[in-house]
Amino acid sequence: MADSPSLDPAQLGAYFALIEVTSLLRHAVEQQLREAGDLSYVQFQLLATLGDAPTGSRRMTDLADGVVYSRSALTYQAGLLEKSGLITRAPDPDDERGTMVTITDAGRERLTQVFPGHIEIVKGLLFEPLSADDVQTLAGLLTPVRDHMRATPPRSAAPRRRKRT
Amino acid sequence: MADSPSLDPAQLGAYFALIEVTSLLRHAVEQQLREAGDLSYVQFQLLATLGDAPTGSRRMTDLADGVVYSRSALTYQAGLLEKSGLITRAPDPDDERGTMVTITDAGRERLTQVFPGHIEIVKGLLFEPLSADDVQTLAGLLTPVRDHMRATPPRSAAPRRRKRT
DNA sequence: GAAAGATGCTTCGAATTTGAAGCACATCGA
DNA sequence: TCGATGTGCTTCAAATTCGAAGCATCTTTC
Repeated sequence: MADSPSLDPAQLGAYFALIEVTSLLRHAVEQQLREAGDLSYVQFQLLATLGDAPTGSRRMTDLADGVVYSRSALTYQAGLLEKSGLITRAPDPDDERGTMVTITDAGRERLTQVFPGHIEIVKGLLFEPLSADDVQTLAGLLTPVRDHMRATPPRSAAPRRRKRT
Repeated sequence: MADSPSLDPAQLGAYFALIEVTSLLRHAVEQQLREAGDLSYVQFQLLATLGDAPTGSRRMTDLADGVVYSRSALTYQAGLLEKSGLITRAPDPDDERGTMVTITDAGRERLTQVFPGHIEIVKGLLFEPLSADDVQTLAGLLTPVRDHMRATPPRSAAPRRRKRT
């Protein structure tokens, strides 16, 4: 039977605060990135992900998964970034189907150009009201959640839907 | 001035986890809402916000701010929701410029229709790895951040582009 | 080793989002 | 009261997003 599930007040508060905080933070960051380096948030995420990779390269799919993005949107953005000279695309030697995306020097430059302001925003908005301990705690809480979400059937597991009889 | 700011590892971890958790959660919820009630996340947020209001009504701008949305996008979505009969729009008696948006019975019905599944997802993904205490802690950390962000120069410090002299 | 099925990416069309510009009403100051 | 400016919402064109369909390349399976 439908046992009408619910969230207790603390859960509701946490959930709403989470959504709201992220939305507000994202808007602020988006604006900063646009002004400081003419980048959208997604573009920044892509560059940052690439810059973080040891080789500076990733496959398209890995990028999309990392950023939680549709593949077609990624193709579009990769096209823009390539046209801007911030990344390059080349077929993956190991798998001719795949495309290896690599950040260019210009891409890294853009990152360093935008980073200080970015961090400024994150610090000023997100971390301002939090102590060092708070931050530790927050990370300690969210990391397991992240891992849990990553482990749980991503989004290809909706086939268990059965029609009601 | 340029003190080359940076984030310590814990801050970085918290920041990334926050972004990632929210993205993943949002994707999952989005899918559920679409299946259960043919609603986008934004539409759900709008309905939920209205349903939460004592009178079931809000002004457009308040809605946009609550959901962190551009006004034009809100106009578009309100148009869709109105056409679906989930809300109504009427001029604000107190301020003829303003538009009062009100949730309809059908809108409330739709909410109750999607709510159980929504909560199910949030519980299963977000709260599964968290104890009751954890949730309390999380809410206790995020709420001040939310308030801080709301207090800090809103999202558009330049609501109306004013000519520089 | 070839057909059948997966997988990785792009292309395509439709829906959505956005900022700028526009319109209507409100408010302020002389 | 009038004119100048501010505010609330909508309209508009352009950019971005997504899912479905299409291609090319692997991987099974017999």
